[in-house]
Amino acid sequence: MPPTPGVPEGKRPTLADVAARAGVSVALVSIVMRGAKGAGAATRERVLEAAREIGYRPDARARLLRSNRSRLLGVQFGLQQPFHTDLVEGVYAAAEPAGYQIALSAVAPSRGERHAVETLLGDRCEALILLGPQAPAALLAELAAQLPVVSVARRLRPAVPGVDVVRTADDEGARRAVDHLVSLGHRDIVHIDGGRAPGAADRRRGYRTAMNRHGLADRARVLPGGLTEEDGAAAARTLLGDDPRPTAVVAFNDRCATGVLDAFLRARVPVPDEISVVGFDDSHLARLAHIDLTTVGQDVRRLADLAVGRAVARLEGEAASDGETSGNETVIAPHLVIRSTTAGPRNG
Amino acid sequence: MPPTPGVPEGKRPTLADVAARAGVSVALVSIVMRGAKGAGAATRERVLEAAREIGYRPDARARLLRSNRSRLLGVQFGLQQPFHTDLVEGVYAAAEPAGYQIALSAVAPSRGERHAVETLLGDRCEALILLGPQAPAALLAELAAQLPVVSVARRLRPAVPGVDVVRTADDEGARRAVDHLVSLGHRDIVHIDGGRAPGAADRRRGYRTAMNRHGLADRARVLPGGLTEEDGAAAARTLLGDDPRPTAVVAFNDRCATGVLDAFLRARVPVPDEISVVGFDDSHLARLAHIDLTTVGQDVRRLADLAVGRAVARLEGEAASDGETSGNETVIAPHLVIRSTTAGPRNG
DNA sequence: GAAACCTGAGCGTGATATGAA
DNA sequence: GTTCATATCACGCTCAGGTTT
Repeated sequence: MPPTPGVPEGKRPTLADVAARAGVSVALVSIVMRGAKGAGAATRERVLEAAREIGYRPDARARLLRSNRSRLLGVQFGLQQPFHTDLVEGVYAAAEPAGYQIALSAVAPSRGERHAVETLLGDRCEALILLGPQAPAALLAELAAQLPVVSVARRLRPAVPGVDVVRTADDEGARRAVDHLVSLGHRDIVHIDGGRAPGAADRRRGYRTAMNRHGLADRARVLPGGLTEEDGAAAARTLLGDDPRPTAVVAFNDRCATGVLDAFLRARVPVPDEISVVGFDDSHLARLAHIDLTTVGQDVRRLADLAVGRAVARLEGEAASDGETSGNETVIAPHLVIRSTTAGPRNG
Repeated sequence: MPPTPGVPEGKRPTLADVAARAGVSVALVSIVMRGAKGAGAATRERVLEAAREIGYRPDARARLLRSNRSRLLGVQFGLQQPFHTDLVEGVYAAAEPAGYQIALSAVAPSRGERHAVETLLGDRCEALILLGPQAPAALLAELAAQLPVVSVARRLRPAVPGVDVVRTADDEGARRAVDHLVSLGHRDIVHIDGGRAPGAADRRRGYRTAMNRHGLADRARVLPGGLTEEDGAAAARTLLGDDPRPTAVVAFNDRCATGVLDAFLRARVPVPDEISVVGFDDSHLARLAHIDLTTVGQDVRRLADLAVGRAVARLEGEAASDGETSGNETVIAPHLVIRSTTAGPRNG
């Protein structure tokens, strides 16, 4: 690597190097680099030029160390979950205009939530945004005692003090899915659930509520599923053996629904002609032209905005709304996205 | 939040707080926390206990600031690419045993590679691991002048000085796919390519080479594709209009192949009965029971290991092998994973 | 008085030098 | 000499306070 002129070998340039080159004090360079006021236009230009020449780049960590604010939001997410990666994108977009940086920490089979959170804490994040956390409430409470914590898409019952929750009304989402199917003429509607996944309990409940309301309580049926394609496909294969088959399926999420779709297609059971399928999330997957899944949309951008907003509000010293210090819950409405995997039943 | 006893309000505990509580010097606490030698067993225990009591946690940033080594590897990856998220998992697994931390920076539609890299540099990463970077060679060269850079899955021709490349032999992978199909009796084999995506050119070339070798040069046909399901589905729809149709497709990657599969299934063209499909990557997707895609496997774990290994080797001062200071290329062999989307042609 | 600049201190660590048992 | 412990400085930066026009 070619040594940069005027800079000690092997070290990246610092404020001091820029200062020396521009013939000003370190503090002044700091002012210029931050774009703060207190420097003349001419000097400012000279400093910026010097910085450019030697390839100066601010050290984010030193910066954070000095100012007691770090302006860092820690985000925990599942590497393999499209809904999470969609959310991460939204969080980036929401955080940067608000003047916050994002530290990402992934959860994967070989890397648990505990580990992910530890890393974020070590990085001096000011707040934690946890996407669909599975951690026990006690752990969340412990974390909340140290810094603001926002749980996205995971409801906490009972509420955990200090943990804000931002989520979609999962029960309402499931209800809308059922309402839609009933309005198309369906009566035999099955729910393939998400087991213990965040949101699964509410979606199950919403499904049952809606079936009851339509007088279909005795036809309600919940099949164990999960949040992957495999889970959906397995459940669908069970359905294929039924006689008569249900005419519609509400799946836990889009991945699960995709698995259902695929199992049906392979068995030559046309969707939606013989059976309708509804997903949940409106993730990237559902929107793909060749899947084109009717699904319950979560407003990802809004969830991300709210999550960042709650974290920032706590940080800027705003008391939780209602003067309540305990956990706050923000629930946003889902919306049904009708695509091509639903239609009226054959013998409607 | 309940104030921790013995710690200044609103601040997280520091070495000094632990020292005060344990009745020792700050330096000694530092020694204990690092597990370095130079502390008595009894004192060590006392310090650790004090630390536990007040909830002390080392400040990663201050730590990095002080030691001129940061032991941080910056990883740039595509949020929506399963192959990348698989790789990230491997990188985590490889880095931590080697004593390095990972800083993640995502690339998304709203967040370009430039931005992603800037963040990593600001975090004082010691080296950059770029997954499938699309950045121009000039930019990579510029980065490599500052710190070790490893490009994963993106070949650089001509080699860029200072940039190490770790990749799968894409051409060989495509050749193996074709060989497999030919051995099954196929002759009309189409390639749906990846356009300008990393690896696409080599896969195209490998496909053509193999077709030539089998004396099928005049049947070779490359359709423009891409790296998403939509791209694959679009290309597949083109094929559906052909008469006669090809009997086999080699897709650029698994996502693309999945799109192809889906388009065929929708058109009631049975796979593999009427047409065989081969993917590339052996990503999570391909392994799902209901997709069960024959594909060219990239050894993700090995790629990740090598990428981390190259970065670490550069950092630990090892000269590049062969005494060459310029970019080094490590190419690993792909392997064919035969699943259920390939079979002999009908009129074989 | 304001604008432009500088000095000095300190953020939480790690490393070295030095001293005491 | 070895083991344990401390004092002191430095890392790169920001900020409060001072000095000069």
